[in-house]
Amino acid sequence: MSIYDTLNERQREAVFHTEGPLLILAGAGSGKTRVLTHRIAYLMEELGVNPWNILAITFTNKAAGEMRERVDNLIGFGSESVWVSTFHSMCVRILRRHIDLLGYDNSFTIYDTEDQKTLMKDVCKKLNIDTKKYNERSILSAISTAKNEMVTPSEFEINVMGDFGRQKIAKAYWEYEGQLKSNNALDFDDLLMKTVQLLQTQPDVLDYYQERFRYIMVDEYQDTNTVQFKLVSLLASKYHNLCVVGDDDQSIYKFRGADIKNILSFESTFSDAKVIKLEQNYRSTANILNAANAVIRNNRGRKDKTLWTDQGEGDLIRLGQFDTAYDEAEFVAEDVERLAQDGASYKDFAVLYRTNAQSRLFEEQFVARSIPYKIVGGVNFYARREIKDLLAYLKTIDNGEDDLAVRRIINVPKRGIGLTTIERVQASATAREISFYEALGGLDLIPGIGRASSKLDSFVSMMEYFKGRAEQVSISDLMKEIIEMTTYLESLEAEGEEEAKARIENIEELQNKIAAYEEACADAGEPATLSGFLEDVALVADIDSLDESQDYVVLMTLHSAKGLEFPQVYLAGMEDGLFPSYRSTEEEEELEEERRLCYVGITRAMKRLTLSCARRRMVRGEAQFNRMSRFVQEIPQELLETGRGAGRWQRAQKEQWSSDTGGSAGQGMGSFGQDGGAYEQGTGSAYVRNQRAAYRQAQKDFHKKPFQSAPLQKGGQQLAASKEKGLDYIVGDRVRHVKFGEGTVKEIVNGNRDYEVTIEFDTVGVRKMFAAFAKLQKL
DNA sequence: CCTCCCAAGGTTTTT
DNA sequence: CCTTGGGAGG
Repeated sequence: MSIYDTLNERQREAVFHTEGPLLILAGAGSGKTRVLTHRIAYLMEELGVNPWNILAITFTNKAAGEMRERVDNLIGFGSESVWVSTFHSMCVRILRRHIDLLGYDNSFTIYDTEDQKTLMKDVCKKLNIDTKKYNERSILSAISTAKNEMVTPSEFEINVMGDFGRQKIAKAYWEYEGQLKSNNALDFDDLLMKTVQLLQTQPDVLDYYQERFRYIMVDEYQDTNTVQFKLVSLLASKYHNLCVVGDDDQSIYKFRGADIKNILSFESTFSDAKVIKLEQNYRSTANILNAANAVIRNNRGRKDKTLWTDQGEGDLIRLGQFDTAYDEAEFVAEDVERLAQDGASYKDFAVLYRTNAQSRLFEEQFVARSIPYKIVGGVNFYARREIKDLLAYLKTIDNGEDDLAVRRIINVPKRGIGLTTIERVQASATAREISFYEALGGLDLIPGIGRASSKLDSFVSMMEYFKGRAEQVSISDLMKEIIEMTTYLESLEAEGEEEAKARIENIEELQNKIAAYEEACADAGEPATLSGFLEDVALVADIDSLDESQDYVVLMTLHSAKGLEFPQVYLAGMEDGLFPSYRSTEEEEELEEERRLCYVGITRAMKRLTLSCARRRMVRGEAQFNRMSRFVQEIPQELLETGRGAGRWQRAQKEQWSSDTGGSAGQGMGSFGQDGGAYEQGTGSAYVRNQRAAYRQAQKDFHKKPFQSAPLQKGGQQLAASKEKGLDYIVGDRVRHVKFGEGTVKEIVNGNRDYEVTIEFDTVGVRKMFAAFAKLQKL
């Protein structure tokens, strides 16, 4: 019995069709990952293809890792030599080798969204662009669109002749590109565009990669954009062994430039393409699948296909309309709690929503009930201030031309270097066409720098020291030295205890991540480099942090949920205006994208699906009254269960037209059978208000905790405990410090927030530190 | 040069 | 509602 016997006939056909272009139209849950992994296995094991001649492009790093693992499980060898990666990381790998051919330095840095914004601000300032009229965000998004279409600044300029507003954007695009280049930096879109430019202009490089990637597979093909399409086409144009897998019904990234035409016209683009449809769903019950089919059927212009399953009907889909979003969250949390008590695992549950902002209410409820949970997305770990600060040190060490990074840290922690000084240095650097950091080397050339020069000097010599160290020690050790020499932790103290504590834990987490990176490199037998770590960091997706082995409820946006599955799924906020978003109800095309998103959401569910919505919801501080999502009404009634009896749905439908319940607390439909009445508490009662205040407080405390939702923690309670503990050592005692070793306590000053302790260490001499940070151990 | 306070604006979705 | 940025005062 071979590994291919477990596949169905269609799947097997897809696996065995290895030569020439192949389009696999794979419906949700139809086993496309199985097909891809088996296909890789088949190529290697049966056809003797070298693993390094295979390229598989996935949507996230997480998917890439999983794919590798599954290939290894199938054939037990060689998967590490297969290139499995995302578009972006593949491009970085190529560019690191060859970008010098385009006039960049190979140690370029990657700018994230925040960096882009900072840069664009400078650009607008320089060009006197009124950001009230053209804000940075919209300029950047225009540039991003251009880059996704591979439109260069000069082409852009030509295209917008006669349009005053867009001419401004063209100017900004020019300047922005120039600054990126002089900072030796690339933004996300550049990674793709520059790679294509490289392949288009360097025939030998193109040929090298064409030879290298004889078999190319692209997952989630429906979400590729023009530049990605171009990239794949270039690579595949020699051997034509291009296999793309996708589902036009799951195309949800139009806003990011994804072009659904890439999949719809695959057959005409690649004339000898074979098309295989996978329509048998192995994931969901028939009821769930039928609901999904019913919804997506309302879209026009899709490839015709209908998912089917041989599983039973399963449970009905539950639908609940609540008075407020608060009640909705409460219901979901209680439902999870109850099912968990009945023996379900937390990791069986996912709460999906349209916008990240909706996560808060759920978080409050989960915290209050001590239900372990994990929020995917929202504020990225690497976007946190303390993390960006420390990374900016690494970036500066790695690439001195990155002015943004240098300017970020030159006065962090505070060194008394002010804005005026920074601007003077910048002006001098710009005038002399050198980098900011370079300008710091010739301070006597800068007029008016005066007293600041000694401070600048010591900053430079510190950075030079770090650069030297970077050659000698590991990244972990370098990071440790940076934190110590800059006294970064101590400087956080100024912000208040809880805040600082959370930040310090984040920093510890960063150090863990560095260690993990080094370990991964060691395992792979590659050197751990600063650039390598920084690019890993730049290219992580929120979803990459999801760990299926951990037992927590997962909360995330519908977008993040793509590709995942859960036994129990809650689709929250099923309200017109929220989902579909009010911004997309005007145009049919946009509405269809929202509908696809809904389809993605429904098809995440394996066993049971719960839809919920609220009549009233606070959005940006004001109450919004929404009726039930039109998508809900596209689901046949007989598939739905709405609390008490079938007639209930109609009532819900009626109610939605006159649903300004205001504070009068008409009761929600929040109960499904068994424990009816549990949610009928009026929303206006003092009890509920107090509860709400308590949750809010708990949530606030919680946010002072580290970046992650820290799944197994029990809410905010234990947070306040650590204050005012006092010290267990006195002047004259011998103590031990993690880093500095043993020493004698010389002085303890009782500051208003913390004790400031002076210690004479045996090896490193006298140091002052805050007790809470130093974690000194009495000997 | 730094810190504190108030006003304004922002939320779709993300590599 | 919550965050960010600008301006005034120390």
